[in-house]
Amino acid sequence: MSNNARFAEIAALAGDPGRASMLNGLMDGRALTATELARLAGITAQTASSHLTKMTEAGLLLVEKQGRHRYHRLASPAVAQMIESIMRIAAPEAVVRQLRTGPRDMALRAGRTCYDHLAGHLGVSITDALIDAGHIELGLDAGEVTDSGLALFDRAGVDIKAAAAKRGRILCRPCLDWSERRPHLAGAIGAALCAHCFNHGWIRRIEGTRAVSVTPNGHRHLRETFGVRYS
Amino acid sequence: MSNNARFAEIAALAGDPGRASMLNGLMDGRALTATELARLAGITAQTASSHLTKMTEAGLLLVEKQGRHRYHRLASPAVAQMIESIMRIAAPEAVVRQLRTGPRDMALRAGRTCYDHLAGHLGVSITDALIDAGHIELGLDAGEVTDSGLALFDRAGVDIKAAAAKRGRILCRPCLDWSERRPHLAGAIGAALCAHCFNHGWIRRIEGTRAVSVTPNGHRHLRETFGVRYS
DNA sequence: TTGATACTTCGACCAATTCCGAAGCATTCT
DNA sequence: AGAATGCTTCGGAATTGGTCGAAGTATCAA
Repeated sequence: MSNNARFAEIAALAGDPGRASMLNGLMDGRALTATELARLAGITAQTASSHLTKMTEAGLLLVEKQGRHRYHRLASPAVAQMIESIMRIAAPEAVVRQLRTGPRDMALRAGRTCYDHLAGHLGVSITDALIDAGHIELGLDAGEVTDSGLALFDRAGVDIKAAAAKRGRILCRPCLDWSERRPHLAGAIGAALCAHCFNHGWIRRIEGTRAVSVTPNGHRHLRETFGVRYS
Repeated sequence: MSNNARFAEIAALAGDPGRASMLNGLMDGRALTATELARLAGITAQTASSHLTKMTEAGLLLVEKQGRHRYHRLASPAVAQMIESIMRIAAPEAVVRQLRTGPRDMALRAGRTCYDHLAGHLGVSITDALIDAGHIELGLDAGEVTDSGLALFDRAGVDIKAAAAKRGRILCRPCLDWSERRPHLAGAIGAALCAHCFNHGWIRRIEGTRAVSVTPNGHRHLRETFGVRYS
């Protein structure tokens, strides 16, 4: 198969409404069963099975058998980045027609996980607060954690040692938010921060979606520790 | 239209072999006429016209009328990044079946432009040389130009001032190469370096493709100035 | 063993989409 | 003006591909 045909094949897989729903449902990095994904996409189990087989064979998904369940998840962070990059192109229109967005969409805009880090209004707010306080610097191409940021993360107990392994300098990745149209903190640092928030009960996943809500406790800590003015 | 439907629509547009050919043909950032794109995709002008209309309406392409020609180009760097991210998922299979790759594919693997910067064996070789000499540092998430790199680019006449505007530090973006499976230099610095190579006749575009070849003059300068061992 | 759940395979139907020939419009060349 | 080029629109044929009912396999629970 030619290179171009492979390209079209991959894009076409993401180009079906049902499969698109499933892929987006897997964007939080969790592994879901075929039935869960079918319900999520609003299709029957047979149809979902067919879709999942195709996506798995094409290398978009990995499947793990566990008893009578089959857990599906994105095959790699690269797949998540592909989905995010498509979302970024697809979003502008949605922003213009914001009137039509339902409550579920609103929750996603307020806060969500983007595979392994935080996005939406929440993600951008945290990022803004870190920038304003001089804890990180973020350009279009890349970003960096400053010495004060390093101290802050250390004090707060966010484990960014793994990301620091390379050299002295801690670099991080900006990710353009499709709902806010502004960059938020991604990469290893973003992932560590997101994990920290979940582990300490600062944020909680809203049942069945990848939207997250901030707990009262989280509100307080985010404000006190990171200076987030989360409106 | 729901957010998910928009997502599927965009992905489906990229998921047709003809349209995929066109998008890849536009990946060098140039603007091509409808007829050129039709020939490139191996379809008739009518069919191409229909495809181009759809992609333009969806915001993937911009069209500029000039006399009786209509020049089409990618609507934004974000679109180029989307295409690149899909390519990254689509590539592994091609690597395995490398036996089947024709001469055109080989040229692309040797060196090509990735929208505005250099990729392929050429792009990776330059990046490796810069890293080895300590001119840049590149992590998975982000990279940075060192002081010695700053001096080198200045001495060589590569204009990276624009990218330096923000703050003192020069950050750069790594881009995972789909053919080499290793990162190469992208972002503003990568674009500036690529432009420099074209402007000085170090590299030349291979007619009708986005593959590039290194001129004898370019070979010498890349070796002497940047220490590239381009095999 | 019996029944229930999770998932897949098969087959047929239906809708969407691609495709090109023919014709039409706009611009440029002679 | 007349002819040629670049591109678009129209209409109908052919194919692809999603969908679900029905039936089949595998696992688990009593």
